[in-house]
Amino acid sequence: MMSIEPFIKNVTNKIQLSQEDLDKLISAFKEMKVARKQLVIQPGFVARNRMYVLKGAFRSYVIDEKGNDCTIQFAIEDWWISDYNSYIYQTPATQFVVALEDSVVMQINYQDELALKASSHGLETLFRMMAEKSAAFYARRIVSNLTQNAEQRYNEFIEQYPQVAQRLPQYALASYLNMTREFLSKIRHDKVKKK
Amino acid sequence: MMSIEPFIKNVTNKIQLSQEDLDKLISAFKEMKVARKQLVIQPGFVARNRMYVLKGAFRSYVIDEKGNDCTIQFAIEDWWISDYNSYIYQTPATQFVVALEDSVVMQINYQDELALKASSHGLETLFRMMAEKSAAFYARRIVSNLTQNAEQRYNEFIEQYPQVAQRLPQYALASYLNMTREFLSKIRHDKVKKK
DNA sequence: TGCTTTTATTAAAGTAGTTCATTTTTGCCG
DNA sequence: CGGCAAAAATGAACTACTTTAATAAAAGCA
Repeated sequence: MMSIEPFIKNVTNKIQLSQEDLDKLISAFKEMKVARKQLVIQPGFVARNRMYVLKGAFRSYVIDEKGNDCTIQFAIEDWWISDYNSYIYQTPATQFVVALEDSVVMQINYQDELALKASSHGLETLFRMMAEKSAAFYARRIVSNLTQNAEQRYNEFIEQYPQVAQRLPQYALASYLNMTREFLSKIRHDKVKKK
Repeated sequence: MMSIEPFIKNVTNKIQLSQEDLDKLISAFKEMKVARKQLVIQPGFVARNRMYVLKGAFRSYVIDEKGNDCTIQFAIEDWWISDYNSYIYQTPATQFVVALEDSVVMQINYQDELALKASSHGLETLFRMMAEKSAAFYARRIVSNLTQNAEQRYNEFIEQYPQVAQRLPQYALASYLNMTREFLSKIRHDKVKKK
């Protein structure tokens, strides 16, 4: 068993829960090991779980009609991941979620989450804050995509998430930033030359 | 005064509130008229309010460093609008929100919303569901931007929001779809010819 | 440790979408 | 209703990014 301290910090940084609520929350989450390359969510199957990453790294992506691999999201330690639409609305997933490394997650299933939210105002608040944070994060990404070119998006990512960037295959970062792996390679090459 | 029936429906379709909660909610919102071209949120000022559109149409946008006008969101009747990051975190806005037509909104300010959420589990649930819906909506837009080309994004919008598309200036729709007004014009031209 | 597969680099040719400049159409306000 | 400013259309030149293809480097695993 891993230490779940980071998980508790993640929660208590958002809101101060009663001991009872915290205990309920913790016991609703199950620890799970995930091997590298293992899928935890697949298109066509409802995303039953929301996952908190204790250790490792994940990537969610879709395959578009031309067969391109498009990265939706990354998650390393202390991040949350699922297929948002599939989980929230309990509809078939459209995304893959795959482990990039051997990982350990804490996961909760939708029914248990519903019960937690219904049972306690404080836990409802916690999930409200998590949803707001997700929405705000996605909104910033949309603005970034509308206002910046490929090189600027790359620079922004490197600056904001240097530790994430280092652990990712470059093709995954390229597809997250909405460009080809070849073009990202060129951007990096040009950047070295400028120095 | 306009009928606030649509507002009540919007809320009660999400969750069944007690009469007391519903009354509290309604009295926290203020009706406001907004003239065409009037700004309700501006960069540099904290977005104090979250708005529900009773009548009219709004657009939120930013100006990027090249001076391009980039549309973040539209809102017509029965939609919500604000600068999401600015409102949720009460930080200076980066977006403009402007009325495209003479409009009427119901607005709540951040402090009152906080008080509502704190005072009632049911109201907390309501705002949690709104945040989840926003996040899910943004997530779909990100996927759409990653996986579709300009023409596909246009077709998708027309299909999903035909009534919205008709009320918007075309340059605003173009900038929402991440393309130039000229290119949108070409797409529409080509589409007519195909028939 | 070496072999195989995956990932990254490079460069040339191609294209989706932009830019710029002009003309036409629309719709708002007096 | 008529005049004017804003919006839409058009087309030609341009460019940011993609595609294709071939090579090099790195990483996983037997």
